[in-house]
Amino acid sequence: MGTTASQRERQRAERHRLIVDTARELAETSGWDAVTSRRLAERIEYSQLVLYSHFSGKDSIVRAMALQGSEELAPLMRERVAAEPSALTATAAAYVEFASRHLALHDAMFQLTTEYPFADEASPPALHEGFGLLRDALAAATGPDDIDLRTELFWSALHGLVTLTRSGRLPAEAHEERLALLVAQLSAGQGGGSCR
Amino acid sequence: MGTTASQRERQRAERHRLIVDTARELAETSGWDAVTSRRLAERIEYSQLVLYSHFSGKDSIVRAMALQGSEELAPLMRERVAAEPSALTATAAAYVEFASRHLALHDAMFQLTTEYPFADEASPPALHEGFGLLRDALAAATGPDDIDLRTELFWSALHGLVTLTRSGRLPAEAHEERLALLVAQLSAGQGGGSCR
DNA sequence: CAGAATGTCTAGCAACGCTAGGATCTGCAC
DNA sequence: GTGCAGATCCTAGCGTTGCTAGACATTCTG
Repeated sequence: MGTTASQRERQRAERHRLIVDTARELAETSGWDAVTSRRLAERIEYSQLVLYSHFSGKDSIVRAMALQGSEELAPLMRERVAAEPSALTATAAAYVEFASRHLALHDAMFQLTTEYPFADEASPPALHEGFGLLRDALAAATGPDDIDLRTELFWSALHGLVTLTRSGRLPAEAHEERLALLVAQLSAGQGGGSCR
Repeated sequence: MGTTASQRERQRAERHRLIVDTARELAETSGWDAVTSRRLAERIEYSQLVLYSHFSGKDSIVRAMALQGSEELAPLMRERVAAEPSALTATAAAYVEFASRHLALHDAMFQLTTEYPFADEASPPALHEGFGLLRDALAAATGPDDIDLRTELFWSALHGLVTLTRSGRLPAEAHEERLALLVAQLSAGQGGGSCR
C-alpha cells in the first residue's frame, strides 16, 4: 500500500519536532550546558544516532530552534501592536518580553551559531516579517526617511539592552526605564539630526 | 635570605601574565575553540596543572583576559577623544575599533562568563572609567539630564551594533553609516523626547 | 644532614560530539 | 509462504574536553 511511505514521513516529521522541542525545553529549564547529545537522546527515548539521522549536528538542532523562535516572535509582535496605541512601544515591549520569556530561544536566534543567513533573501520569512514589523512601527512614529538603516539601529539598541541586562552588565532595576527612554528618543529625533 | 620569597612571587606574577597573554593570543588568532587547557599548557611549556595552580578554572582565565581588556579600552578612548573634535563620535568610534581589533577580548569582556561584577563598586576601576568616558562624551553633546540612564542606552546601542554586525546578522557594509546615524540621533534628541 | 614544604608531572576520570559495524525489522517479488 | 534488498536502529567506541589524585623532584628550614 502507498500509505506507508507518507506514514513514515509523518513519523519522521513528528520526531523532528520532538527533538527540537526537547532541546528547547532542556535549554530553557536547565541551561545550554544541559543540552548534550546523550541527554537529548535519553529524553526522546532513542539512541544518539537518531539525532544525527535528523540533523547534521548539534548546531543544526540549535538552528532549527532558532527557526521555531522566529516563527513565534512575529505573531507576538503583531498581537502587542494590535493591543497598544503606540506601535513603537508595543513592538519594543514585545521584543523584550519574548527575550525574557524564552531565554534559550533568544540565544539560539541572536547569540549563537552564526551560519545563518540574516539580511538575505535566503533567510527565513518569519525573520523578515519580524524586521518588517519593527520597521513599520518606526516608520509610523517617525516617517519613512532612511527607514531601513534606522530600523537596524532600533534593533541594535533593543538587542544591546536585552543582552547586557540579561548578563548582569546593566542593572536589572532600570530596565523598563531604559526601554521607555529608547522609545522616547526614537520618537523625538526624526530623520537623524535635523530636529535641532 | 629574604629575597627568595619575593623572587617566587615575581615569577608567579610573570607566569600569570604569560598564561593570560597566551590564552588571548590563542583566542585571537585561532578562535575560542582553540583555547583548551592542553594547548594552553603546551604553549606556556608547563603541564596543565600549573594553569590550575594560578586559576581556579578556564572561566577564571577568561575573566583575567576581560580585566586586561578593560584596562586597554579606556586609554584608547581617551586617545581618540583627544584627537577628534566631537567627543561623542570619537568614543563611539573607539569602542567599535576596539571591538573589531580585539575580537576575543571583546567577547571576554561583554559576551562570555557572567560571574563578573559590572555596575558595582566591586567592578574593575578601568571599567568604570570606560563607562565614565562614554558618559562625559554624551553629557558634553547633550547635557546632564538623565545622564546615567542615557549612557546605558548609548552603550547598549553600541554593543548591539557591534555584536549583530560581527555575527553577520546586520550587513557589514552599512556599519559606518549606522554608527554615524547613532551619533546623529543622540546629538539631536536632547533630554529624551522634549525636542519636538 | 634530616624533615617539611613547595612545586611539578604523569596518568587518569567522567563527560563531550560524533560515527563505524553489526543486529533487527520492513515491504515486495516470486 | 519464502527469501532477499533496504531502511532503521543500537551497542560500542574514537578522539577530545575540563579538571584532579598520587607520585616524584626540588628547595628551604632547623
